[in-house]
Amino acid sequence: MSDLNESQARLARTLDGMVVVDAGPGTGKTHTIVERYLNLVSRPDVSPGDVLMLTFTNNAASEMEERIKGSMTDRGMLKESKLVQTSTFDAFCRSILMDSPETAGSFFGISERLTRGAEVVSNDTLNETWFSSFLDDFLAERGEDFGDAAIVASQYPKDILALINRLMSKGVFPLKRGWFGIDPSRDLLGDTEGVLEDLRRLNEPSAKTGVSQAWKAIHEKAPKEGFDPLPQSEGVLDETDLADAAGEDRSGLLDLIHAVYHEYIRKSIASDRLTFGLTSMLAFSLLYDDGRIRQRNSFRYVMIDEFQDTNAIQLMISMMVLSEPNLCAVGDWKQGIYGFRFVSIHNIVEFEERMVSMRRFLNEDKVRVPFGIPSVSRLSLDVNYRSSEPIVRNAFESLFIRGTEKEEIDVERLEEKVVRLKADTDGRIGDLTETRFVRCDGRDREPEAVARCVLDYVQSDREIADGDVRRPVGLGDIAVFCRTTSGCAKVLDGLTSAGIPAYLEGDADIMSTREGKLLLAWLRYVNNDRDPWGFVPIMADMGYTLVECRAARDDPSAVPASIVAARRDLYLKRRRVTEMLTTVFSLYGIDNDVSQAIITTLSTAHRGSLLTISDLIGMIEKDIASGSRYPFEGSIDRDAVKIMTMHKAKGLEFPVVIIPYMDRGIMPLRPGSGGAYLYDDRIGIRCAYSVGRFDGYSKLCRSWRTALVAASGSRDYSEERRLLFVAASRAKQYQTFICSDPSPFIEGLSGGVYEGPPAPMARTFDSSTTAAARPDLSGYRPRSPRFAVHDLMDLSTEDGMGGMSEKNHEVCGKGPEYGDAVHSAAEIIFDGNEPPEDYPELGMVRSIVERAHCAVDSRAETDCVLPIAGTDVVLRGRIDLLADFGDVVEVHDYKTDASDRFQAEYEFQLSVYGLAASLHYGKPARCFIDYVSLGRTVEFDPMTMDELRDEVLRRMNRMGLSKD
DNA sequence: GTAATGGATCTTTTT
DNA sequence: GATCCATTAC
Repeated sequence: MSDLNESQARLARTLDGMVVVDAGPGTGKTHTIVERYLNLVSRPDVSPGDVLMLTFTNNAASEMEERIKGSMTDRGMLKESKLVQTSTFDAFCRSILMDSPETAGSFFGISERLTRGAEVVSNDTLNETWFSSFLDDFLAERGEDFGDAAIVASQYPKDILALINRLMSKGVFPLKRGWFGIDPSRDLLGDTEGVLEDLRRLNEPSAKTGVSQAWKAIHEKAPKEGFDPLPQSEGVLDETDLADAAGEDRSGLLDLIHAVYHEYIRKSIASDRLTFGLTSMLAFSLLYDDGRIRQRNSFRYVMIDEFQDTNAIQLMISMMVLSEPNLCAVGDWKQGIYGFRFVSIHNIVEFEERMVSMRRFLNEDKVRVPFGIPSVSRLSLDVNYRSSEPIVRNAFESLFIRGTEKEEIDVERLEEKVVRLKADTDGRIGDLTETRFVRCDGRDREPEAVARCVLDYVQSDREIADGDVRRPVGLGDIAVFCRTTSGCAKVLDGLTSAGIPAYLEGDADIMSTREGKLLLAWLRYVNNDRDPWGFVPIMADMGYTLVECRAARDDPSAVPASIVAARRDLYLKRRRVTEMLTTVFSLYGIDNDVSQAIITTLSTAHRGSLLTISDLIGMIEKDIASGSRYPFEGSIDRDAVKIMTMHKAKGLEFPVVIIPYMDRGIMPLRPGSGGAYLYDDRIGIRCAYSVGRFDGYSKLCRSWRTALVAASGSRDYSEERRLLFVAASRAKQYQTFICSDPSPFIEGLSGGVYEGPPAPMARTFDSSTTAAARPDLSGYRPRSPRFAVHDLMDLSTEDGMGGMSEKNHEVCGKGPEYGDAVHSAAEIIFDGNEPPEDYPELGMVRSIVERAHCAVDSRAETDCVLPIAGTDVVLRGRIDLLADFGDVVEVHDYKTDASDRFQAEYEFQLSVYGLAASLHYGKPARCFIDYVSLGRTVEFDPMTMDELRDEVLRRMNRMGLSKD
């Protein structure tokens, strides 16, 4: 084909041998690969059956397949096009495994057999649950063999599973005896010599104080759990202690991991239960073990797309299915952003070395890779057709930016690796390009700044070069990328409340929504019609009063008939899960992105593992508790702003890109704590905890050895730079970076020069694009407006500061944070524990709590709801302390105010609590305002319901909350 | 100038 | 619970 540029043509022509291609963003990679494929199968001796194309995503695989088949059909190769083989790595592994499942365990010395009916469970929550109960069983039976390691492991099942998954993708497997892998002892133990050197460096005493960082790391920064017994020395650590830490005997830990890992594989095979990790591990072992399987899955040519995202196993699988040394690996190390999944860009940057060592490893005892590694051709695509020249230049800048002030970057070495791109948009873009740096005041205002930028783009006279046509910017041209998913959610919020149509692409915490919680309640109710955690939330959501809910709780026959009838209908559908779930939502007329995502997620999980309703309940509960995120499909082709994480943005392009939250701690992101088990190439597997033995007792502690080793490493920001590179290379024409607290990244790009956010503008968008028409929720609509008591309180001060605009924080003498701290300390005291910090107020709190504990029943931090009689208003609030003394119930609220100037407001607040408590317990209430900072308690008579109603209505009017 | 201290802030996710 | 950075201390 003649429409290829020089570098593309070179790739399309280079058909034989080992080829690694550096394909930067926007260089026409897919197009070129398709051409290369066509050239390959046009050879008389090559059929599509000889060529395997591997990709990562289903989308990429099907796109590739369509384009190849389309081109072949155009060239009259219709018949051959049926033989085209494009596949994802996962699907390919699954096909190998399902070809001979019954022998999958033999490599591991496992006699149980996998069957063709085995299912891949992809839901993380389910996998963690399954693993936890497996681990419990395992430790109950064999835990004693492993001593302390088992004690720690029992506390951190999730972390063990994560470790096993990492070992799998590294290609480190447990054989019946010993480990399998390219260099298992190095992979498991790390570079102990190197670690020791790092420790010695860390142990250099400071010139002034004579104290070393190593000594401080364990003597000064004692964690909450405390360290196991520390070595005693002053200022610096002894050499023997360093050696002790670096070369710690980890055989017990490794024995345990080995046994758990091996038994996990056995149990999974026996249960016909697979995960993505198990699938690729078992496929590898089949290919490794059985020449006939290699024979059946043999290709003369293999092409791999997105090669920077491959792991060791995937590369070795590719080598074993090759019958000739014809591997074409296309990728871009600059876009390798999946390090946290234990994918390393080493496959692409050290391709030759890896091929040679892997071949040697695979051929150790017999020939599995039937060819030598010829010299490798390194090609690169060098023209970017996507973006304007300034945007390309800016993107490459990001590879050289420091992550912190002090980080040193080896520019020369980096420069050697980087293939610079020429930008060529054929004059279409011309000067229709611009990169802006916006700084606003406060992180909370960044979503607003995004909204203003969007409006600015849409209403300015900037134009989009759409082919040869120029047109104004539309909402659908704009994408927003955030480093974190929580950032995405905030931006969505900000755009939506500014009236700008926007949707989120990517994962969301769908189970924590109203939809998820309603479904949970219904499932509980269907599962057990006497479960108050089922029907009570359902009733509460429908607006039934606390009194009605309580009546039903005490006597389930008081559940309203319409709800009982709905349950009966659902119960009949309990074996058809998808239908049942759909029916629940249809009760509310809910049919939106969230409900769809929930149905898809639960139906898939149900199909994969035959869950009962109570399993589903448990799963939703866990998901809510842990904030699990699931894929969530917004309607893709709406004319709306797209919001996604930077990771999700890879491979996409947009005319206009906005990147907010370029703030310190976020971009680049600060690392968090690593879990109970640390694992990387340098330090190997290490456990952050150990059982410390002291005089006469032992307890679970942080391990000083592991803490020390971890402290000796240095943070590498390369992957964050690559992520910035990915984000910054998506824009075709316009790009805006936004920050409030500029990070070194945006400082490096902008040179420290910022403009303010664009001026606010108004514009309304056609509402048909914002949301579907609201369905009628008749009968199930929440029937009352609900307010927090605080919404109706006025705690503004005389001088006009702090008031309504500040969202009604209780203004207290020592600030709202102090008040919060005292409240949480009070709750801890109530539970019979010691708060971490003491406050002068706590003495008074203690005596109040002590008295409350003498009551028949007492509660702290209790939510309450009060329907206001004669209106449809429901007030809610939280009672600090509630004590039932039999004939009377007491309501307390702690105030850290420096004066009693808000007495009237508090009397209103406590009246609500008092009436709610009085209704709930069916007895009179006494109300106490405990001014704990002033050291006195004020009791007053709560208002009657009639007085309160008038007061509420008056306040609602004043604050413009009356209904309309 | 440098060194100790305190405060703020916190994950990404193809199959 | 780790990490960086600004502030304070000298």
